[in-house]
Amino acid sequence: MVDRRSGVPAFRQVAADLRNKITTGRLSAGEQLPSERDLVDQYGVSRPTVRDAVNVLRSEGLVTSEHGRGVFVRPPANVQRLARSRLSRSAREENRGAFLADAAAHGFTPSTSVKVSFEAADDRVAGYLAIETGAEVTVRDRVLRADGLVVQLAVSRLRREFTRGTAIEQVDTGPGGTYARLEEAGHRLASFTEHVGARMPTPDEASLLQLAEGVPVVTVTRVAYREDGVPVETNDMVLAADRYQLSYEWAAD
Amino acid sequence: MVDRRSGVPAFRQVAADLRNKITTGRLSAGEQLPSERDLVDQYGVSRPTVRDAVNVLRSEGLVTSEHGRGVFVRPPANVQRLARSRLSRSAREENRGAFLADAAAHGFTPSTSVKVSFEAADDRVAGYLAIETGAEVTVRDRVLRADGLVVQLAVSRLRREFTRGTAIEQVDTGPGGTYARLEEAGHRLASFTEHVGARMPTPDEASLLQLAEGVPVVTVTRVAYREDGVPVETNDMVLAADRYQLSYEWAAD
DNA sequence: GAGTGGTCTAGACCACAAT
DNA sequence: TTGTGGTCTAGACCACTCC
Repeated sequence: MVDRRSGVPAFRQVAADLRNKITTGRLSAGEQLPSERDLVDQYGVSRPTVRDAVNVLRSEGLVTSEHGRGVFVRPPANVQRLARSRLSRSAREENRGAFLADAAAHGFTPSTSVKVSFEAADDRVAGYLAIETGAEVTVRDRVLRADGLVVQLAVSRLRREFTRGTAIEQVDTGPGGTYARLEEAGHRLASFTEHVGARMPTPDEASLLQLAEGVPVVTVTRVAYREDGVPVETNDMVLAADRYQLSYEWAAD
Repeated sequence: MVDRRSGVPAFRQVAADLRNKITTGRLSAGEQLPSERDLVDQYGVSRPTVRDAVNVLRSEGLVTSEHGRGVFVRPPANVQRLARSRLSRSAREENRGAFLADAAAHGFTPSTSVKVSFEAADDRVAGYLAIETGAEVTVRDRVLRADGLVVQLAVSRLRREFTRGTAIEQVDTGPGGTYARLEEAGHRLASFTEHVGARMPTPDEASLLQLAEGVPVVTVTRVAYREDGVPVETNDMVLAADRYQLSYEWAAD
């Protein structure tokens, strides 16, 4: 039962009580919550109020509801670690990129769809690539799948002048991928920078990545630099935050 | 007006239409949406339905509502970059840690609250510190503020045997902070690893960090290693995803 | 005081899952 | 067929902001 004099909205009281039961384990992972009609009786509120409470928990990522079945406590995410700062030349030369290496290591079947196009750089891209806004860039838009499930979206952009006449402008870049073709063209890569953030997904991303409610995406913008410091590629990646963690390591000195 | 035969729920149609107006700029950043009663008339649906639509946009982080004023398009986040992989010894020796360096660089007034305690390591912490579950660890629980506003939560854990008799067990660790005291005690730091993820905040985190609806937190778990590979500290940090981006850089070889 | 969002009710009907 | 969540309505009253 809710306390009507406390000033705290009824749906928040219900949400807090259910959240408490989840975090203390009185409702354990995978377990079904009482039905909405039961909660109506238990707390003495109307069904819309119960639904508001459950919505709070859904957008916190604590529960998922399944139409016709019930509302369930979300099991803790099964998080996979991606070692990022090991994107070294030797590792790159052995395969077509980090994704295929992961596939080999974790035993899933990788597949990708690629769209290649050309566009004018907007301010953000121009800033990363140190070119003028409006300059032509080659865009490789990739959807990465593991065992058929979409696990990552990646949009790579390069100065058009660096890709003309190379396989980078083809759907299949060949062994070693984009970076190998860049180095063959004389753009020896010297360093990488990654900018990591997070936000809620767009509806498109949510459906592509099959995200549950209350699951953010991790965004990674990688920039690859040549030895003379000229940026040659920027890659915007989007990953499901409940499936991936990114790991970086470096020396103390 | 919504299409009642399309099969798409009315509140999703309204949400999609408003989202469209926002992303195409017909409703620009900071601009006020029509009032809920106006939207009721425009779309021919009831107010609860309009509210459901607005709720969708709120949990996507696209709009914020202000009681008594209206619903507004959220301006693009003002994202600050934190250079992570530059946590080198020389940088550390010049100040009390990365946070104070940022304060100096960006001109805000830093302040922190610290609680020191001791606890038994759970499985996760024991794994990071390579100790047995239940072993005693020193816990430094910090709230970091910039100009009085909470910007980061950080919980640092160290094997108790490494902190006994040092200022690490005091609220004020002195110049150079925890890492300086560790090195004085003979634990020369050799490398760092950071594991980066994201999730929706707990209600506590949301109120401490003053997060708007639909804003995730970025979680960073840093582990500091000694030259012999023994982990000496693990630090769990929580940051507002709409205010911070983490930057890592490394050489290609 | 007028307009805004915030909360809440008591229903109704639909869509889906399991039996 | 029964029970579940999903959608939707027509209202009511409250709390806050601004004039």
